[in-house]
Amino acid sequence: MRAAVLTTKDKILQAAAEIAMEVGPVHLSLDAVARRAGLSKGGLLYTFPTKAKLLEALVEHHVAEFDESLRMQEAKRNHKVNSVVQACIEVYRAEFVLNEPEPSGILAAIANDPSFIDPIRRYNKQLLDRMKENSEDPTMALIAFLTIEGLRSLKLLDMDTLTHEDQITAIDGLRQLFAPCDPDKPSQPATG
Amino acid sequence: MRAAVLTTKDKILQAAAEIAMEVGPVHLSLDAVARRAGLSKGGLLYTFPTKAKLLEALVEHHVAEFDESLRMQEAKRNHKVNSVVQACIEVYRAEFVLNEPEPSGILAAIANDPSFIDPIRRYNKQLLDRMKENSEDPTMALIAFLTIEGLRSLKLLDMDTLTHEDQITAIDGLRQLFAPCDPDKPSQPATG
DNA sequence: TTTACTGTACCGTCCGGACGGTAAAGTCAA
DNA sequence: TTGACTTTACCGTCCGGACGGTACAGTAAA
Repeated sequence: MRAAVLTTKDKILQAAAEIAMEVGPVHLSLDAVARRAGLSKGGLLYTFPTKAKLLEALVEHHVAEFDESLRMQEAKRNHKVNSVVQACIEVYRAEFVLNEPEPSGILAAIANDPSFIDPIRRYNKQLLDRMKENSEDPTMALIAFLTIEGLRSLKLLDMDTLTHEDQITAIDGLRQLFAPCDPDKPSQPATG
Repeated sequence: MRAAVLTTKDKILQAAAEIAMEVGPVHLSLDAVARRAGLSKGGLLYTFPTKAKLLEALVEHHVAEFDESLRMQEAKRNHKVNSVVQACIEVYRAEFVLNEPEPSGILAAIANDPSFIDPIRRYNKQLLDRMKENSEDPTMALIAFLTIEGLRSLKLLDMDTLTHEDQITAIDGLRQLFAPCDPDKPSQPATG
């Protein structure tokens, strides 16, 4: 059952996310999802008995993927100071560099029912707490969290506000602010 | 109160935004909007001939309000270095302090049709350009922009990730990073 | 008389979901 | 090895309800 290829569930999730981004979460219909995922509506309903279950899975999938990436990055950094912030930056960077085709999906969930965002709410709260605990400067940890949140939201809403270069600049800027051995106060970072 | 009497348009826009936030953009129906705005569906359709026009107005309203606040803040700062970033910070701070009841609305628009976000896309691009031009350090301008975007997105998605204190900390942190460092210029008083 | 609605009735379409199949794969006793 | 049965993974159809939008007659104020 655990095939190396894309499972039916994954195909459905991906199809749903794509359609939601293309036509807007409001027009995300089970018919369309089934069609794009390459099965019938009956088959779709077999896999996800209700639309709500599908959307729930979309959110869970999103959180789980992020968490996995984050933990991998954190493992490289053995709980050193700022390691959580650094890991977050690298996760975003990796997503960005690989140009991972991971369209919203969660927007569709929220659009259908705002309470679907609760797992993300909980996850982010924990994440932020860990960042603050693990950081030398809680204020800067907060700003790092928000900066990444900003980047993620632009992606979520499919905004091309930042050019490719801008994104690299932002990520590298963050990286430098939270570089492994930087005891200096980064209030006036003179780059170059 | 800018006007004791809220115009019908404003009432409708507000009602739509509220409903969208409560039950999710997918379940934003004209019937419900009319009911909450205190008029009939016929009356609603008289004011906004289609749902699309309503959603468009929602986005326009949002951008226009932000732009007005931003220009007011900028006017206080006469094009000095970092004044655009500072103005943005203050606009967000004012919204936050006043606890302005301005629920998403734009999320509903995007959920119905992703292209409704285009005006915001354009606006934000211009804003970022102005920030960069006006800043000493374009990288830090970028980070400031993203931080504010992060704050705004958390509000947009109705996420309570940051406590009230966290938000104050973040805003003050930003303020400090972009404080007028010119000794000739007196710093802004904290309370208004 | 115009503006700005109210209120009712209705239409066509779309969509979620229920339901009844069904074909293939696996299980297992004889 | 075979036949009987179960499970898995779907297919295709149908229905009730919601929703956007139309049409139109009425009304109260300016």
